[in-house]
Amino acid sequence: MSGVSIGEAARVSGIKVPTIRYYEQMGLLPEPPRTEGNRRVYDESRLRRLTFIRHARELGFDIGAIRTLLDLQDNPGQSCSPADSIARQRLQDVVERIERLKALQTELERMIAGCSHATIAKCRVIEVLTDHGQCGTPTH
Amino acid sequence: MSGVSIGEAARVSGIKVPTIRYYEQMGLLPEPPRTEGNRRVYDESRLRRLTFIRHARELGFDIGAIRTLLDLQDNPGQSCSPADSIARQRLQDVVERIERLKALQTELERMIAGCSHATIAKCRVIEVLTDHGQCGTPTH
DNA sequence: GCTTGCTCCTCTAGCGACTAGAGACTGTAG
DNA sequence: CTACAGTCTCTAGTCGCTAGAGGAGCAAGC
Repeated sequence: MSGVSIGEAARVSGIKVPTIRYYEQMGLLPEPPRTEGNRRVYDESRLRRLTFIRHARELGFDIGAIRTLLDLQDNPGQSCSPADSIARQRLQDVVERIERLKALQTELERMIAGCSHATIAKCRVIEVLTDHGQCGTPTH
Repeated sequence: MSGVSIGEAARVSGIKVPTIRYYEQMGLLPEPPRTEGNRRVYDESRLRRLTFIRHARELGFDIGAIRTLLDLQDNPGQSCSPADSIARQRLQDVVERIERLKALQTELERMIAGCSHATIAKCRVIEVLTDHGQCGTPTH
């Protein structure tokens, strides 16, 4: 019966030890068996599940979405359209975020470019924040 | 002596009432005077400060950064280089975030495009999450 | 004067996804 | 045998709010 400790699982999966315990608590990972000394033992399937979770987190899926995706994975006969729709929602969110961040980038660049590096009294950064009418995107 | 209620201040500044109280608690806003009935009264300078805070938050500056920016604003004789550097840091952060989100976008699009809308057993979304070797950016 | 209904007050607790730390135990290498 | 790394559980903290409880102030209508 092979199986590894939580520390080894952390190394393999790239998820920190306390975070693994946290995922267990959140119900993403079934409670693993323990050694006589009460230590968690992770088998291959658990390690795969951990890796799945890490990838999903890296793609920005939240715990709820991951729970659903894992449930789907556990029942492979079902239609994949829920998984598809979760991924699409996530994509839309990412696209929107990029849009917003690009607008911020533009505004920050304008702010910084206008700064003459003198005193605060003349600082463009402070000025723009004080009087937003001076900013490039008056929509917000 | 003109001055407005917290509700009016919220309307004018675009910051919600509890959030204004929260900012006061966090030390971004000096404690305003009160009416006999113990209600906060906001004058012009406080309203301007609130607007400053809102703009800064919209640009993604965190509370600590805003505290510094406000301190600088309160002492306009100083060099503006700390303000400049806060803004530059923020810009760098935004640029990095955009980069990461774009990579996510690409990967999510690939995932979704590959999905044949059949069952989970054949779902590309689940597959990619399970076996990350299939993903386009093997760097993470 | 009295009621209705809105705004305001303080205080505490919750969100999400961890992270940090305390204090105790286990397991292993020298 | 001792040192020390790893693990255990539990609680509390992070950030920037947000929600709710339970109470008080205040203006308008009757």
